[in-house]
This record gives sequence, C-alpha cells and structure tokens, in this order.
Amino acid sequence: MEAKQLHQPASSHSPIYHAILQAGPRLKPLQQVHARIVITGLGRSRSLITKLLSFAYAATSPITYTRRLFLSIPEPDTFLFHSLITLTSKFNFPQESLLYYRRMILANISSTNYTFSAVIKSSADLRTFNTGETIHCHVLICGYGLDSYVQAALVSFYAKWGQLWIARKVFDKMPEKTVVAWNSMISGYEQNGFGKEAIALFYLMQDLGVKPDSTTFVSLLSACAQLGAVGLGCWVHEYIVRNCFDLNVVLGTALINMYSRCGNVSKAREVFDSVEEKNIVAWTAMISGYGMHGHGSQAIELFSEMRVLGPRPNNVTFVAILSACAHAGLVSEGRQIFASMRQEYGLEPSVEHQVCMVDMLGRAGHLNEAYQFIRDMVSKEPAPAVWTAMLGACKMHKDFDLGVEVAEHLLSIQPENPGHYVMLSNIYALAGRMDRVEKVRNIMIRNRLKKEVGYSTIDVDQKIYLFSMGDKSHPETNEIYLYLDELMSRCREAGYVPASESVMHEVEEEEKEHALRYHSEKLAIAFGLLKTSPGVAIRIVKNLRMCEDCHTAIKHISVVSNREINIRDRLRFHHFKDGSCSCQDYW
DNA sequence: GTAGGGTTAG
Repeated sequence: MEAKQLHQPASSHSPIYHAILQAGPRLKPLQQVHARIVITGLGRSRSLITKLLSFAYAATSPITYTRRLFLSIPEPDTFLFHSLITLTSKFNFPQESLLYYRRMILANISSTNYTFSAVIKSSADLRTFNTGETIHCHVLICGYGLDSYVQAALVSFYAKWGQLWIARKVFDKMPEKTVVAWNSMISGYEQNGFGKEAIALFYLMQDLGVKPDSTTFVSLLSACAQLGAVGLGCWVHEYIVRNCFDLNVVLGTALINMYSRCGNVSKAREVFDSVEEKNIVAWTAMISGYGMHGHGSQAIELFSEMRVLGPRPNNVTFVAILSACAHAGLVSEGRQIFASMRQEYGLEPSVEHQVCMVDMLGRAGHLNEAYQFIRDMVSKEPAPAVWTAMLGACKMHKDFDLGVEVAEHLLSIQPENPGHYVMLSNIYALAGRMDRVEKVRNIMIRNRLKKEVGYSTIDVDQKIYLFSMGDKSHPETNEIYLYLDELMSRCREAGYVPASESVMHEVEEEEKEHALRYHSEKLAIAFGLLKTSPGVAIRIVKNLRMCEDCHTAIKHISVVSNREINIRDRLRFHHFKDGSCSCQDYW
C-alpha cells in the first residue's frame, strides 16, 4: 500500500494539481495556474503539464500556447502522447494531432487502437489523403487491422474522401460489425450522394438483425431527404416515436430536413416546434424549408422570431433567409436583411450571399440593379456563381443582349463548364439565333463537354424508381410510354402547346418534340399516375431545374388527371394543382 | 478514456 502511494505522482495531491482541476477548461484561469507552476519551479513536472494541456485543448486555446506548453516538457512519455492525440482529435485540432503522432513515432513510442482511431479521424478532418493511407499501413504493421474501433474510423476516413469502394472493402472485412461501423458506411454513402445505397445498406442491417440507433436514423433520414423517399422517412419517424427515441436536436433537424425536402413543410414545422433545445442549425433548416417551398413570409416571420429569442444567426442562416426572399419576390425585405448582416451581426457577406442578392434582384426583374450590385459590391473579379445568377435572370426576363454578354464573359473565365454553354445556347435559341446555337453546340462537341444528365425519382410504396430522359429500362416501359402519350394528347386537347425553345441543342430538330415529351419528370409522373390510386398526390424529385415546357405541361396534367403533383427540382418545390403552380411561375 | 450524426446560393 505504501509502495503504491510512493509511485503515484506526488503532484496529484498537491494544491497546484487541485488548482488546475478548479480552473477547468477555461483559458485565463489555466494560464494563471500555469504561472504559479512556473514560479514554484514545478514547470518541468510532466503530470502537471499533461493535465494543463488536456484542459487547454478542451478550452480550445490558441495553438501557440499549447505548443509552447508541450515543448516545455523535456521527455514526453506514452501517457502524454496518447492523451494529446486523442484530445486534439476530439476537439478538432487535426493538424496538432498529426504533429504529436509524428513526434510520438520519433520518440519510439508505439500507437494503440486508441491513438490510431483518433489520428485516423484527424486525417479525415484535415483531408490529407496520403497521411491517412500511411496510417492505415501503420495500423496493419502494428497488428490493429482487425480492431473494430480502428476499422470504423478507417471506413469513415475513406468514405469522407469519396473512396467508397475502399471504405466498403474495409467494412466488409470487419469480423464484428458494430453499429458504429454500419453508421459510418451508411453516412458515407449518403454524404457522397448515394442515397439509394445508403438505404439498401440499412435494409441489409435490418435483415441481419443489427439494432439501429439514433445516428443510423440521422443518416438514413438524410438519404430519404436526398431522394424524396417520403415513405421510408415517415416510417423512420414512426419508429422513433414507437421506440421512444429521444428527439434530440440533431435527430430533430434531420426530420425537419427530411419533411421539407419531401414536400411536407407543415409536418417539418410540427417537428421543429417539438424539438426542445433548438440550436442555430435547427432554426436554419426550418427557414430553409420555408424558402424552398416559396413561403417567404413564413421564413421571414421565423427569422424575426429567431432574432428575438433564438440563437444568433450565422452565415448559413443568412444564405437560407436571403434565398427564401429571392424565391418569394420579397425584394425590400431581402435588402434590409442583407444590410443587417454587417450592421447588426458583423458578418461579412460572402459569395453565397452575393449570389442570393443578384438572384433576388434579377428574378424580380431589376436587371440593372442586379448588374450594378455586382459592380458595387464585388471588388475584384466576381465569382463565376455571381455571373451565373445574373445570367439566369437575363434568360428569365429575356434580355438577350445582356445575357449574351454575361454568358460570353462566363465562358472566358470558366471554359470547362458545360452549364455555361447550355445557358448561352438557350439564350441564342430564345432569341431565334439558330446559327449561334449551332456554333455553341459545335464548340461543346469539339471540347467533349457534356451536359449533365437529368433524372427524376419517385417514391411508390416505399420504393424509389429512377427515370432519365427517354429511359426505356423500366420493365413496364411500354405501358408507361403509351399512358404518357395518351396523357399528353389529352393535355393538348385542353390547350397545351408544346414549346421547343427550351430543348437542349444537342438534340436534332426532328427529335425535339419527342425529347420534350419524354423528359424524365414526365415519365416519372406517368408512372406515378399508373401506380397510385386516384386522389393520391404525386411527388417527384428532379436533379436539374425543370424546363419551361415541362412546367407548362404539368400544369395541364394536374387538370386532366385531377391530381396534385409536387416536384422538387434543383432549386425549389413546385406544387401543381388545378392548373397552376405554387411558384406562380416565379422561378 | 476510443469510432459514427443535422443547416447553405446558382
């Protein structure tokens, strides 16, 4: 007993050790204790400095201070390295974490599964792929290749890098797949835009009897949001309620986002109201939900409420609220909010906010003001995204001269972006300059630039079906096309006139109407109408923006089929009902 | 003592 006490660091009983504990993770008090340590000549005590350092990281102290503390220790030991690496990883100092890892190797101290999982997380955070790969080698050499903690960290590392194939390989090799490993893989798919794969992996997890936890559902709900998988999304919500999961703010926000992106903004609001400790992310998600649906005044109302009794808005919040104003035509409100960013909150507007402003002014038809805004606000060369917003406004309001000027400028600064060529050619087509359309088309072919392929998805009975333009891969293709043809002729009888101006120029003239008729959203709608009962609303998610012709056609379809049709395109929602759209053609 | 999660313009 006595011998044991002798081996314990004497300082753990010392008043100064208690003083460190009392200071806790607060920089100023820690520095005061540090001064005492130096004065009393204990500055070289490893255990005191180790404790001091761990609190310093928890207090997110300046790197210069923590580094100097570290350097004051003559011979750092295993315990010090291990605590430093795990702490820096946990408190998001990935650079420091890797630095200590290197120092540890130089000091000839070996890693454990604790340090490995921490340092792998750090290299994922830092986005240093080579370092991560090297550490993976170290893991294998040191014999931790089958440790479930280390493997889960590796899965998430590779997934963060978009190396899903390697992530999956590590995952598949795990002898014991913990729920964390499943979650890492599911979230990896979701964050790389593979919502379908994320959902498939969840079903596999279910089949194997692995119990999901709240993190599983957060990722799963994001996948549902991405795909518009409202059926599964609702099932998850019911499951959460039935199994008495705690509706914490992260899970709540995932639900809010899922409901808004799946078209049910009032349900999103219900969830929002029921979340107890709402933080800035939850508020922003809800504001963005209103914005996406064109409910600008509700977005502003919520934003005002937040200013009074919620957390401080951040840059993301301002993007969400300004975009809401843009999509609802609330120009003067948007101007005021933009001004308040700097005046009241000291936030410097960034490119995203400039884009929102140009978009807002441009949509509302204030093209000159939008152009002036770019000249006044943006000091150096404006970001391409700002010009893209300006170009969209020119196209919308058919200002060909300005549109061509902007498009040509965009092409000169970003010649590799196919989207700009598409816009330019569309503007030429609208102006009837078919010779120019042809020219742009040839440049695209010469430079092998391809337009992004459009697709639409629809959720029927908790299954997601994907359609692309002219798609014939579906087993019931014939039935779908026949039905669509019939539907379109009924629309024509009801007054619909197909337009061909918005067809992409790579399509040959004689195929134009054909192509328009089989745009992916129309195929998905036909399928939805065939597969669901009368009265059931059709919900579609499209990856690109809808063309003007589809927008008109779908208004007619909502009449002749007597159905509500909700489409989420790249930018926002369109709720079609009785021949009109919720965006009031303001898109 | 470890690993995994939610919001953002065009």
